Formats: sequence, C-alpha cells, structure tokens
Amino acid sequence: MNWTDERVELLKKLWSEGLSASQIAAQLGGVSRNAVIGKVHRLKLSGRGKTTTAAPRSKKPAPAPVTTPRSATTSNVSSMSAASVSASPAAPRATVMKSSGSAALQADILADAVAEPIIRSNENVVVPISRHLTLLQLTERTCKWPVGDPLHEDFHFCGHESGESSPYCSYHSKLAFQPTAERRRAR
DNA sequence: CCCTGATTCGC
DNA sequence: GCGAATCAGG
Repeated sequence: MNWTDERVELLKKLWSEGLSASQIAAQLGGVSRNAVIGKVHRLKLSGRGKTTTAAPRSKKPAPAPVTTPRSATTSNVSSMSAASVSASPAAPRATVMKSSGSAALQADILADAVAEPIIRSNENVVVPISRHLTLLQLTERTCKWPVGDPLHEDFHFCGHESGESSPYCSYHSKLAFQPTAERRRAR
C-alpha cells in the first residue's frame, strides 16, 4: 500500500486524535502498526500530548557484538482491559439487536435469555475508514459480544477471554448459540 | 500474554 | 522512504 496523500492525512488526523498505532493501522488497512509508527516518525509526528511510554532518551541499544540473553521476570498482572469504543457522534449504521445491554465484564447474571445476536460478520474487510470510529483491538481471544447501544458512548465489547476458537467467551457463547428456544417437538 | 510507542537497519 | 524486527515499558 502506498502512502497516498489521503492516507497520510488520515494518519495525521487519527494520530492527533490519540488513536494508537495499531488502531490507525487497522483503519488504514494494508499496513501494520509498525508501518504506521515508522511513518509517524518520518513525518516527525511523535508525541501527541500523552504518550503512553514516554521514554524519550535513556539509552541506545549499543551495537554490542555479543548477544546478551537476559531473562526477564514477569510479574503477573491480572487486569482485564475492557473493550471500550469511543463512540462517534455519527455512527454509520447501528446493528439492530435487542439486547439488554447490561452484560458487564463480570459475568453478570442476565435475567433471561434475551439477546439474540444477529451478528452477521460479513466478509467485512476493513472498516470503511470513516469517522474517528475505532473498534478496539478485538484480538482472536477477546469476546466480541457487543454491549450497549452502539450509538451511545458507553458502547463496548465484552472483552473476556474467548478461548481459541470462539468469538465469544463461554458465557456469551451459550447465549449466542441457544437454539431458538423450545423448537423441538417432544416426540 | 496482551498491548503501547521507539529505534534500528536492510531493502 | 518503507516497515519488519527488535527494544523497552505498562
């Protein structure tokens, strides 16, 4: 993909709006977050007020001819990152579904099996670069169950662990795959 | 492990 | 100029 003027403009815009490199890459399509970051640097568009890791100058990776294998001790952090989307004032199209958007991150007890997710993931490629709409980073392991009104600010996705091959967490999977209620003729 | 941006460097 | 690989941090 070329960095056309338009793409560069969009890059600048999104970057200035505080989107992360990966988010921008996702909307631009066809580029990796590294590409975005690289471009940002080349454009000298670093730092937009609040950069997460503001480690300007500390040390440069000296070209040590010797490989220095270091073992890092990782402390376990158990924080769930809720998938929140910065709702845009003008959402293109709302996925109409009747869900009582109150499925919080903590597997809350949902009254009854209400929601019937009509989530038709089309072959949807990249989200048509539109508003400063930024679907969060829905990775392969995050529950993609939408929560709340897409038109509202607090719209987000469940974000729970969704296992290896399911788009939803175990909880939402059950809701999603519930056979249209009692549709069986008991012999 | 997930994510973030920063830097380097071969192409 | 580009961006994968790598580094460094949360």
